[in-house]
Amino acid sequence: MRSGTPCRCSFSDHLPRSIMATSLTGPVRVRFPPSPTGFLHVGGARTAITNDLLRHNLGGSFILRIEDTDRQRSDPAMTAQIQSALAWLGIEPDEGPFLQSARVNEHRAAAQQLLDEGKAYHCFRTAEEIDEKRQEAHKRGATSFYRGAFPPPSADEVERRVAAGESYAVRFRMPLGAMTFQDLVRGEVTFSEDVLDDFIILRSDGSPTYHLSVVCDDIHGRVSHVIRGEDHLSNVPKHIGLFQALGADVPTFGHLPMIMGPGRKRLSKRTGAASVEEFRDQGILPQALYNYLALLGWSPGDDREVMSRQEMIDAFTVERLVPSAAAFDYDKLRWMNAQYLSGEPLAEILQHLAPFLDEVGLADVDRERLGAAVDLHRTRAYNLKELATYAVPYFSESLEYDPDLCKKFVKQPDLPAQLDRLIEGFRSVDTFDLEGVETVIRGLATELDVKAGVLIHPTRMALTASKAGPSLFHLVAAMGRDASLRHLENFASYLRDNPPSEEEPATA
RNA sequence: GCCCUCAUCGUCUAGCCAGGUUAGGACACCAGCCUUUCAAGCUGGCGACACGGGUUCGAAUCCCGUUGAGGGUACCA
Repeated sequence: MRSGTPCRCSFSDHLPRSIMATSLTGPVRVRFPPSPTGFLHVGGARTAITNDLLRHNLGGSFILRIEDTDRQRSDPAMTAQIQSALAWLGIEPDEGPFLQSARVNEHRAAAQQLLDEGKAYHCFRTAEEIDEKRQEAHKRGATSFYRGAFPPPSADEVERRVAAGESYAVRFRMPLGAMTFQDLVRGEVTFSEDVLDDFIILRSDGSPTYHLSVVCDDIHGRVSHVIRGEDHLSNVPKHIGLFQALGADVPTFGHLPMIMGPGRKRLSKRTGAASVEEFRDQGILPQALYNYLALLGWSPGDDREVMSRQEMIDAFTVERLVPSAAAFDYDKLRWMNAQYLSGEPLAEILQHLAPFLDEVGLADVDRERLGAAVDLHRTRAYNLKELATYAVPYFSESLEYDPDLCKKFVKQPDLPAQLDRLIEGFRSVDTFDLEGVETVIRGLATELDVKAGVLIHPTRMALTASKAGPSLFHLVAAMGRDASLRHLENFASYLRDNPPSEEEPATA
């Protein structure tokens, strides 16, 4: 399918109106309109990513619009929050952010225009009488009811009641006939006439409703593609009605499935993390999150999974968008993050690692040694938080040894003396590099007539307070002579302070 | 209730539109290799066409139905 641009729609009142992309001219313009009511949710992020991919693949513009018409729930601080989340993901809007609230006058004017043209009418009905009819309709199994139950007031009545100061809402006169349109991810979708109804576009307090505002702003922004969540699918007839009534081209629609949590539950903080910010704070790389989210509901068609931004852009097509809802898989994101952690340029990793180094007190340490340490540990870290902690022993004065992990070393009475010999060796070796270090350790092992492992394992424990980690020779070389000696000495005295006890009681 | 949408391994997906595959890949899980440990990496294993009808020589693929799931049904967005 071609990804078209705005389309002119034609319809008759009797036949189903078929809304198709008929005009492929005009620039591609997409938009992302979050509400500033909270952090950027992964569902929103996926929508933004899909729009981002589409605009770059087709060469168009990305408009950021803040849907802040719900004053109660909107918080200006969240706008900045969302912007920074998008920037972190590497999504740069070409235009905006525009505040929807800035254009309420235009929205009202549009409502007035529709009123003047007879495409909308005054609604004086009370919530109670509308509710009553709604219940009735519900019982009958009907969805729409308003249009049938309440004929629009006459011009005289309107004049009289408005003059009397009665408040009213403005209701859009939904065109008759079924509504059929082409959705980029779902194909042809039809809503029959009897589920379509007249709806409010201006509240009795004069504020525009969501439907009016989006359509006005999409027209104003000359939006060509409306790519959004499936929760908006059933709004399409309303929006198409409005686009047409306002004399505008109808954009091409595409509705992305919702993202589910593990176990098909709703995705929430409880199930792990739900906002971009949370993932960032957990030490997920933006490249990894972008890549993972892009693949949640889209695939390039071949077996590629770890893809650069450019590769994704080049491979992107709307026809490969998946129509079924996906469950978020934290394990796979974790794996993806590990892929980026070991694959990205070291400088890139270091840059994103900075805030996490800060947290563990390594804000201003020697860059070179830090780089060596990070490079050595990156293949075994799943997130930046973890990676930062791996760097700690390289700079700390002393380490805390877990008695549980050290049990087996404590049981070796010769060990402290052996470590002393190793310390000597490290002290006197000319070049403290990979080769020099290995020579010392292996040489000493031969001298002592023990396997190299007898020295290697306690040394790893001494230097990192951990029983597992990178190749020891690399570890020692990266850590450098000073820190290595310091930890070795500390560990030797730790062992001497905790001599092997005579058969400890079984209960501890 | 009514409307819309969706349905392949536990999860993400390829294959479907243009019926014929040992139904492919990835995560997770298991085993082996590698190895000074742990990862990584490599090799292998496990594991799916929701169900029922039709059409057809032949159906994951086309049609109908059922079931299940998600969304909507506002003077919320």
